[in-house]
Amino acid sequence: MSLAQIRYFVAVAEERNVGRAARKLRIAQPPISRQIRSLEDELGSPLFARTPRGMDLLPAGELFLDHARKILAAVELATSAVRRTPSDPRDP
Amino acid sequence: MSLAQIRYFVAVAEERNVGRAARKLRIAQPPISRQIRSLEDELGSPLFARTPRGMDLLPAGELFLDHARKILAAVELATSAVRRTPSDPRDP
DNA sequence: TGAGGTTACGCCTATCGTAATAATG
DNA sequence: CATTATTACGATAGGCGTAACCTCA
Repeated sequence: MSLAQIRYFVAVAEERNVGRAARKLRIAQPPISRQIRSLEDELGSPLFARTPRGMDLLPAGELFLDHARKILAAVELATSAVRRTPSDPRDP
Repeated sequence: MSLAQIRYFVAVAEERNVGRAARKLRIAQPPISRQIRSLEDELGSPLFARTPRGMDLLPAGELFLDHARKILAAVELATSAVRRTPSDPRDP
């Protein structure tokens, strides 16, 4: 599992559509489609139901979405916390 | 920032030594050394003081260690939560 | 047949490991 | 001089984009 996969997943879950998620993230659709499938494989259960209209979150997906947002928030927090605490006061 | 970088960082912080962290993670030292530096570059401040005996956590490193553990715990939790909730009851 | 997701395929970057190099008490 | 971290460098794997393909109402 990678942070990119988690970000792609959240985008698709929010847009309920791979194409819109791709435009939002400014990358092409196939990478997102592949990474979502890879994530599902790793987790051992599908997160979305594929429909002709887009992607519908399954219960497992709803559950993972909650955790995914927490992971990304923790990463943001870690980053900003360290950026606010330089080792050398002259550095920034 | 990647989850691998965070795992490498935690291992070095715990071992206070790149070589021991490498053996623990079963990879070579250089990848760890490089990823730690890359992480420090991205965060904009050093996390360790390099000594001839190993690596000493700086204050920024102590701070980041706390966050890093939370991120990894959140990833573990997300994984196990989904693994316990198969979409298909027959799946396991 | 149209909207959307997926597969195939080639390129390019990132990461690894081995070996050589530097730094320091 | 022994221990530890780093740099150089070649090989490999993983990720992206374009283009072609599939699926379903």
